[in-house]
Amino acid sequence: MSPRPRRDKQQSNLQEAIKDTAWKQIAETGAATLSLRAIARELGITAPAIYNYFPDRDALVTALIIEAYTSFGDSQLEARDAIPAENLTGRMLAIGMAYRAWALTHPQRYQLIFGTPLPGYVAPVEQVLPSAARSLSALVSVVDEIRKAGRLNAPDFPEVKDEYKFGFEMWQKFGGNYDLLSLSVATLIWARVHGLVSLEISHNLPPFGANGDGLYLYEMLAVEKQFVKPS
Amino acid sequence: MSPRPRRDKQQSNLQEAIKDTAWKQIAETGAATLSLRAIARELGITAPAIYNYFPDRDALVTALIIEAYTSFGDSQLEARDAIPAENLTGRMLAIGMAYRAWALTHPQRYQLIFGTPLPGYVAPVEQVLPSAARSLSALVSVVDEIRKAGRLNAPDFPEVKDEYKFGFEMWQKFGGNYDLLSLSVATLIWARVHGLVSLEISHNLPPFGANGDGLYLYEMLAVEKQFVKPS
DNA sequence: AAGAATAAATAAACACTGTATATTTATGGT
DNA sequence: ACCATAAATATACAGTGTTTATTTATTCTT
Repeated sequence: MSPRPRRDKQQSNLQEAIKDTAWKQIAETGAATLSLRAIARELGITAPAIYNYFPDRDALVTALIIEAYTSFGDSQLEARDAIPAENLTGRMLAIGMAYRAWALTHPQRYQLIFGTPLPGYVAPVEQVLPSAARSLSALVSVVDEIRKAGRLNAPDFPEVKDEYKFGFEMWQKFGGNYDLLSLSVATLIWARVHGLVSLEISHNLPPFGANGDGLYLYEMLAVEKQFVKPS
Repeated sequence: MSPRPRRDKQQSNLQEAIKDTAWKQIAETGAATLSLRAIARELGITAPAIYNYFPDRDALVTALIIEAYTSFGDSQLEARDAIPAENLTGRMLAIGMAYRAWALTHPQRYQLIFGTPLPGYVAPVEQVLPSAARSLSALVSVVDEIRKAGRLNAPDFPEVKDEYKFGFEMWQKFGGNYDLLSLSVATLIWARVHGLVSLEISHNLPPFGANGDGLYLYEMLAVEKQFVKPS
């Protein structure tokens, strides 16, 4: 009648091994060809054994997405903190550059997060939101510092409709509880960065765009010019 | 020894029927669940019969992408031509609005074009380029008119590196042979529009972004402010 | 008109996939 | 030592894209 306590995770860390193998295969052949059976094969176990650690394939993918978001967020926060806190535009630029650098270094992870590389999979927002909000918080925090310094230039920025306030508060909860305007402006900046990077990664930029460095830097400086008043 | 001429296409247009059924299923359950066997089932034929019309599944997908690009391009060109040719900023705004409208009306088609919703599929650029270039040509043409009117404001815009000139010429060939600077600026504008729209479609916009109209219009006006000198 | 040539469909099979069920193995608590 | 249980396996099912061989149907030539 007494249940057997589960085996010490330190010894048999199959859960981690499964994720590691998944990452390895994603890096090799892309997220689209991820296969539970292939993972099991490489680990020398049978496919159904994986179901002891993840209820189904989507759950594994969700775990991978959260890992990717965490790695991405780390990169964003490190980029911010490498620049002195007083240098607000410097921090913003560093975050933007780190964004593209991380995406180009881990294109499969980027597509796993922001694309839909897996048939029928949709990320469960309530599970992913914390790590997603954290990864955006680097940019939001800097925008908010700019705002608090009285240097945020976003006249007539569209307000959040009342019916979306609830969702906003949930986002705020995990994203550092920043000001609503700062959050909105950061979202728009994020969209601009994401637009260029996602097109570059999916090879949908016209050929001259392959000169991604120049175009990207130009865009970053345009963002700064638009949203930050000179000190 | 004499070959039998293939059956009159007007009678047995299975090729079109296959594509139509594919679109129907994409609209119903998304591009990710597209299945040759499901298409065949619905058409009352066997799956291998499809191979008489498309060498493999990827070829069918490529044909669908070209169709989607054509529909998208039509929408872009119609939006432009609905505004008097003298009203350059009006045309630019109309194209931008039509962009989002088409994407929200056909989210699956948009993801089929710009996302990677199918395992392992990569679009063959040489086949897709003509229709892709045509769909961008609406915006490029207006940017070029703005440039010719002396109203294009893009100082220090990054130049195309020599090693990409070849690819650029190929793009130019199908895209209307427009000026290099106009093409480059249009690309950047396209990336901004795509950034917002793709995040909105994939539900990756933070909740306040659900007020997509306001945010999108704000972005369009910012684009105009940045790149077009007042007349 | 008869027969040969060939296009287009089918039938069957292969190698995959995710997943459910039943069964076996191994471990730890009483 | 026994037994409850966790964790693995074996097996099976339904689905996928694709290949091969075979049949059916159509058209051109004689």
